[in-house]
Amino acid sequence: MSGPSLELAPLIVVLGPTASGKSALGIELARRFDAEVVVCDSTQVYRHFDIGTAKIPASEQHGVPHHLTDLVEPDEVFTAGEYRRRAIAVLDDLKRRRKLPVLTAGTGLYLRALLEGLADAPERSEELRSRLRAITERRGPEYLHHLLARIDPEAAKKVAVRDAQKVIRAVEIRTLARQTVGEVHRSGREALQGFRVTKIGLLPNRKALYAHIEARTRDMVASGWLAEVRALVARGSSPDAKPFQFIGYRELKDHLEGKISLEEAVRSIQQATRQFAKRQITWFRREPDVHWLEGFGADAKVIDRAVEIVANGTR
RNA sequence: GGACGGGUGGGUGAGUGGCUAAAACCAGCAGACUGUAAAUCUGCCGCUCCUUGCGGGCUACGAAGGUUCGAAUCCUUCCCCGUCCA
Repeated sequence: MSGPSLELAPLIVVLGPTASGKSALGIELARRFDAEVVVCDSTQVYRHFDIGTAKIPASEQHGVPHHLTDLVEPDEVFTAGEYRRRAIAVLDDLKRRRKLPVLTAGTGLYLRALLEGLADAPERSEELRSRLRAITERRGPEYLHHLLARIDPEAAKKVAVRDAQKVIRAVEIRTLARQTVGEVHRSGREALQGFRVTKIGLLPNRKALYAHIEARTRDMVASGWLAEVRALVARGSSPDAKPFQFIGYRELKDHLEGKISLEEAVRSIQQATRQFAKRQITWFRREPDVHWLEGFGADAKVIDRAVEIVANGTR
């Protein structure tokens, strides 16, 4: 097997916290380099959840194709592994068509799953999980952690006792794989093949970012977010479907149910978004080989600098 | 004017004589995170000093006095706030 597909193709990654201007920069770069945007965002994969997930409407895409949004219905469960598979397919297609991919990444786990791969661990098993969740509810998270300590002490040491979500996943891996989590992880992960990655990180000044988050939240509400949520509820998707837990959707749903005022909802959305941005920053700080740019993706200076970096990366 | 109830750290709010720099929760800050990740979890969170120790000093529970070996907790006066009666 040989051929052009084995050559390394450039891949541009634009990463950063929410509201840092990844989409704007992505589109700008795509226009200048004849590229297409590949979204790496765990919320934009859900159809019908548009305004609050900050999807770029077609009218603002400037003709740049956007991939990996609107993949599943609200009731479906989507995972990092699924993202990885779909992203690889899209990237291979772009490579074949000799288009430059510009990946706009807000979900650190999905980005890492794509670039570094995931261990060959078992996928979620809803039956096992519901049993484990029942145990946790009945006997407390400590109980399941004790169980994990017995069947996989190494994994137990790495997971906080009260982190039920991660304890459940560890037990799930250990049970289904019939190996310890450590063994599964040490068996290696398959990194993305065939691309030369250039990463650009957006890191606006914290205060400015927070101010932008607050303004953007108000804009989203002003442009019909509440009506979108009302329509989603009316369409009858299960109210505990995953996307209703996304920041904003849960608060606006509470408001529609009369639990909180719109003003309270907006304030708590802004707060949750700031906290989320901080977590993203913490995650991305550990991302290797990032060209960090201090500012928003829409800033002219940032764009100029990014263009230089991309030009170097695609040379 | 009278009768009660209450004033606690950025917020809510426990605490009725020592175990209290003061529970818990929130906010804030920092961090972790290989299949729910916009999720989940962890640490710190009055000021200050150093030989970083279950270390020392200082300040702190509306204000000022007092009782006590010891007070956020008891007493007195005063100042606020809420409810009710006039």
